[in-house]
Amino acid sequence: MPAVRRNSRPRKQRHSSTGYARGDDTKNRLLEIAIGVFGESGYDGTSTRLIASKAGANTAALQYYFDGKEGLYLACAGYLADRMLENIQPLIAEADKLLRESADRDSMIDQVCGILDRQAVSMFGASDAREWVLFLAREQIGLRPGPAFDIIYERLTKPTTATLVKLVSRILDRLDDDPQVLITVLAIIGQLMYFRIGYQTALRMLGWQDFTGERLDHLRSVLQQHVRAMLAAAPSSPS
Amino acid sequence: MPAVRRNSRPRKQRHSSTGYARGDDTKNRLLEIAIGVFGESGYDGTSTRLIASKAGANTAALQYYFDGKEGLYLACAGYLADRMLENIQPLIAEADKLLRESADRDSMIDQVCGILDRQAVSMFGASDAREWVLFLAREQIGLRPGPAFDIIYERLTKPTTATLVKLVSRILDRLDDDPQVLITVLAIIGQLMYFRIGYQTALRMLGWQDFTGERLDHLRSVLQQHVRAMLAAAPSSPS
DNA sequence: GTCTATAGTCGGATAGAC
DNA sequence: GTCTATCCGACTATAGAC
Repeated sequence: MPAVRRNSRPRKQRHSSTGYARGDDTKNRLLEIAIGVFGESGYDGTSTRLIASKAGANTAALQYYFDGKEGLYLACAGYLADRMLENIQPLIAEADKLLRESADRDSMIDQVCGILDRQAVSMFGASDAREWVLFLAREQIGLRPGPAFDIIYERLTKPTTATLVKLVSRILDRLDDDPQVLITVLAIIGQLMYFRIGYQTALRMLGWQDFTGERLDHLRSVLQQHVRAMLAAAPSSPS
Repeated sequence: MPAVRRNSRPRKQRHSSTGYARGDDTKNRLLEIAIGVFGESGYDGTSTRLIASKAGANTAALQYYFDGKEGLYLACAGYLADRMLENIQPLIAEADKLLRESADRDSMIDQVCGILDRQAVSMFGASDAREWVLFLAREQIGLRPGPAFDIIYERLTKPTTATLVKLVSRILDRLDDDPQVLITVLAIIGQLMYFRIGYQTALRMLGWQDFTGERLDHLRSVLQQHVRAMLAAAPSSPS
């Protein structure tokens, strides 16, 4: 602990005369900071004291707004799911349009690549999204589902993958619930996710410092090639 | 906690008259149980009390053998890395033989598939390996490397992937250190790893209860198709 | 080498002033 | 709504008997 850091809490006035929106302000700040800390250190590795101090609040506030650590964690899951869904909503809508119009195979393949690519960019590009994906990953990793997992699955994973599944089932000319289709979708997602989950491994193998600029572009292009290769597979065994 | 479980600690005699191997016995039991618990709950979520009691020992023993929780964790990483390396050693050796003999493209592709498939089987099949992979995943997920990560990377990841990289670089007819090659190797690994890391997500999407029997076979076959598709890609841009 | 008992620390939650 | 002060439980690590 180098510096003393007294009274340095982020200022948070901005209410003209009524106590306007002071509460929501701290509440959201708490939420966003909590996602970052939980993502970085996991549920057990995170202390409510740290979250509170980073947000310029105290642990009592956390209790007041979220009814404790567990409640805060669940609120984080919901907030994160909604925000991430908003982020890809445009692409989902576009894909659904293609599906309604019975577009050709190639545009559907392009669309799958587009969705993946958008995810890649926001995973490595945006400042927040880095820890957000870690939060997701940590929640999925558990052997048993847990309440936060359910929230994320229902509000984010299910709607997102549903569209991907429909696209891929058309592309491979198979039924929606064919395991081949589902496994392919999971593999496409996993291929990308691993670069975030195995972040250190990937960087060390590649001898890179981070995934930015040209290096990110390179990654994106290779992953796209893979997706196209996977989806080009001739539907040999109709199962 | 249903039953009382007094004096039920796993018996561990077996020393004829000298105090032969009593210590090593508890030490190894501690180690193996610790990997499971750490894998399941993560470092922070794990209490040394639980490990000790599961191993039929006490926290003092843990201090004695491993110099505390941190030491135990590092010992787990080393143990796990060595054991997993032993497990794939035969396939690595076989691959190196192919490389020395400058085998044809198809056999090298088969070999990559073989290595992946072996990993898939041991990840989902064997009793231990389930939590072992979680241990690996949790260690990789961190934003900063940590000492256990280094151990795993040097003793397991590096030797394993080195062979895969050589195979893939030959298959794609590129240099060893071409990012395209490395990214492809990581994607191949990631594709599989995600089914363990996103275990719950995968099961729920597929509507499965577990990955066993026919379902595992199906998964293996689809993943193999993907690898073949990825590697079949014509080396268009020689970069 | 193995155990029990305990010291010392930290984190989550609560009470109650403002 | 926001804060300080405090309680209490859980955890790691240690001391010392056997």
